[in-house]
Parts: sequence; structure tokens; C-alpha cells
Amino acid sequence: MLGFTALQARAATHFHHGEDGMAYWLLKTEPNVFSLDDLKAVEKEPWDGVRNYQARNFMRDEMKPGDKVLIYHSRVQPIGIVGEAEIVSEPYPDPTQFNPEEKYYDAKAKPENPRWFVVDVQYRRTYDQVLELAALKKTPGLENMVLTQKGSRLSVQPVRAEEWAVIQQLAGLA
DNA sequence: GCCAACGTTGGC
DNA sequence: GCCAACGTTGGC
Repeated sequence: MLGFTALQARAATHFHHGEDGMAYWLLKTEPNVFSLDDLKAVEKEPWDGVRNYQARNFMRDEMKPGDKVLIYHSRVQPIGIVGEAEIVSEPYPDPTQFNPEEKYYDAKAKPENPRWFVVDVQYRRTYDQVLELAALKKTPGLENMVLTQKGSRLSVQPVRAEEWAVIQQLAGLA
């Protein structure tokens, strides 16, 4: 697990699929490429283009339909969590890896041995205000969140149930 | 746009 | 299998 700190590794057992079988995730996106509004417009979209093995492993091995997702906008002002979505498919091979015309083409990936995976993500809600990264870093209960760790670049992150609950409070939903 | 922090690649 | 060089991410 490259790049996973000891702290995160120790806490990882608390990340996934509790008694109700549901897990929580955070997906990063650059809104000039694909925003939460874009997802709202199309309702459902394969989350393609993930080309990092740790992120891939979460998608391929752990994501399940019904899992809840925080959508995070990076490289914009304001940066932060903007709303929610839901995973609505099992993982399946990312079709863009097989297409030489695609930016995300991977010559080493073969249909009989796919390297990269997607899940379909469905729009759920947009928060009234952006939950900004700077504020999240100061929020009690989010100290160990993957997102708030220094240097954290992972674009597909697990979120603990306790962290999800804190986010719900911040979003005025609890 | 800069650049620190990450990840990956490939020579040895 | 080490690690320097390179490429990318993403906050600022």
C-alpha cells in the first residue's frame, strides 16, 4: 500500500462495510473537467480515468452498489466537498484503457486482463455551501481523514462512518 | 503558475 | 531490487 501512512493503515479496519454492508468514499474531481453539476446533468456516469493503483484497488476490490460518496472539487476556488453521490454498479473494466484515441489509453491493458476499473456513480445532492478544505482540516473528528492528511493526493479515498457523520453535520443534514 | 509531495519508470 | 530521474497531483 504505497503512500499509506501507518496511521491510516491502522485505522483502515474501520473504513469499510459495517453491519449494514455500506461503505463511504470520497472522489476527487477537477470541476473544469467534470463537476458535480455535470454529474447532476447526466444523472449517472462511469467514474473513469483513475490511473493510480491504490485508488484502483479501492474501486475494484471494495466498492459496492449502495455505497455513499462525497464529491470533492480540486484545483479550484473554493476547494472542498461540494455534495454527494452514490455507487450504483459493481466495478467493471474502464473502457477508456483499451481505446488508443483516449487520453487514458493504456497499451499494456488487455480486455482479457484489464488493469483499470470504474464504477457507475449517481448524483445525489449538492450542499448549500462548499465544505472547504481549510475548514475541514480544523474540524474536530476529521483529524485522521485521508483528505486532511498533508500531501494526500489519493483521488479515491475511503471515509470512516464517523467522518461521514461529521460531514453530514457540517452540511446541515443531520 | 509555482513547486512540494507523491508515484512510476528504467538503468544498472 | 535500488534509487535517480522523470512525470503528475493539487494546494497555494
